[in-house]
Amino acid sequence: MTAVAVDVALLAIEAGRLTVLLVEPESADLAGTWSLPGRRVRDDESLDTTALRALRELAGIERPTLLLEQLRTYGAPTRDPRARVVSVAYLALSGAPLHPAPGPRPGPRAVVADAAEVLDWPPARFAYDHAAIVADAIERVRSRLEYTALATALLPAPFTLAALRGVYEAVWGGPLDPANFRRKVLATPGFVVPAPGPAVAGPGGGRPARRYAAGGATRLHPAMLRDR
Amino acid sequence: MTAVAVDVALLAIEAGRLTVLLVEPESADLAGTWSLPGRRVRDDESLDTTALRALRELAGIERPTLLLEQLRTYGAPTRDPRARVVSVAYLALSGAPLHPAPGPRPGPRAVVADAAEVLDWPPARFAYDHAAIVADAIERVRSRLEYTALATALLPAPFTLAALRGVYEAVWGGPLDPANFRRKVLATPGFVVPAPGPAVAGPGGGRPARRYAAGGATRLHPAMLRDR
DNA sequence: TAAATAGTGTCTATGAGACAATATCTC
DNA sequence: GAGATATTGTCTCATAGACACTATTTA
Repeated sequence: MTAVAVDVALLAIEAGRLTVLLVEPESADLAGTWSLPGRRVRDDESLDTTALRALRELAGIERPTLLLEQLRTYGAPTRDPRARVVSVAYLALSGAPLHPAPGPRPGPRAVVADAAEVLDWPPARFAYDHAAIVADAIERVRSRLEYTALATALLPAPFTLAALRGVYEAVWGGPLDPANFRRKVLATPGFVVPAPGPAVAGPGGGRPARRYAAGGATRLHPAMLRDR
Repeated sequence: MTAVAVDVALLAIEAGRLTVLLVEPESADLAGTWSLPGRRVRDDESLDTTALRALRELAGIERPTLLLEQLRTYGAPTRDPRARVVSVAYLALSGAPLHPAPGPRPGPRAVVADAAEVLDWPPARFAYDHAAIVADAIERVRSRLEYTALATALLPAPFTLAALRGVYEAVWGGPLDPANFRRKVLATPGFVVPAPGPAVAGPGGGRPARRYAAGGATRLHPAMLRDR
């Protein structure tokens, strides 16, 4: 009988790097691999609810995410060798750095891995087809940064444009020109608004930076396009 | 027990309009509504295979589509009032006009509806949540035309740029400037290549148009962006 | 000939990127 | 003052859209 599950790729930004939460599979014959937190869908549960429950039960995250959206559904007949499981993959994004603490009850071990490194892992280091799900999730969040104001939600207000640029650099994995980044952000209506209060310099000196808060916009026009 | 199904939105271009295939639901208590062709996923079947089978069994389409891709998965607990069914929605695109002929065996009635009109229908005219799936599918094919060379696959080669423009106008639902369209297409490497043979005028006269065939490209750089 | 359609030329606006120059902080 | 970072200015290039204009057919 075909079962339905939800697997969640939970991403966050930590120390200027994009990270992903991985857990040990519960099945003993998958020891040595890593997987995403996942749960079977209960009969009275929506798919989103299952995703939140997986994060709560397996990652100890209570009210997690700035973003929770479906990626796609994986249904190859043999993706789980033990039984037929169709899995709906989700992307979740946390506003705070992740702690590999699996909740109150003793649970499987969890790690927080660097997203760029994980993309280079051989697929066999993951359980099931979770290598593909992780790659999907990373690509999706990179794309979301282009077209939405999601990055402002990842920062505590007020923030500097350098901090906002740091989010883009962490997710996209490369440096951006500060001058051009600034001009693009300020030219996009509703992306950021100036915050009151004085400008503050960073720890290493330099001219103090003005502070901004999230503007009202959700979709960005024009978009913050990556180089192709 | 939760069941898994696949529903397919099959689109085509007919007489300059984007169309979608709808069938009568098999369940008697849904009489008076329209639905998308859908089937339960068999235990040994991939999701793509189920989608193709649904088209074959309910729409009489044997080797259908230029495009078959997943849209998203619908799993609200009460989306089917009779039982819990999680449905993986697919978009399919046919290169030939659709015929509302439900295959060799007697099956439910089918219609070919205009996509733009269907978007204005009240959701209750559809069974289940299929109004949302249809809207998803139309938006997806509009987007695919921006970033891929899909439109050339919809036309028999050789074709004129006016015919190619007709595909874009049908899917996007508005007129495009012939001069600017031409320049954009020819400036996109690999989109089209000149076809041998003479230029031919249309039925209503006018300067004969040169003919082109599909270039090798799949992804378009730069993309054919819609007005926002 | 008129109408229709194909194709070319040109002008303007916008956005992205490179990079120089200036401002103001920490050490 | 030296170094670091923020901010502004300027230049170039690519693309999109509006629209005038020319070319070649059918009726």
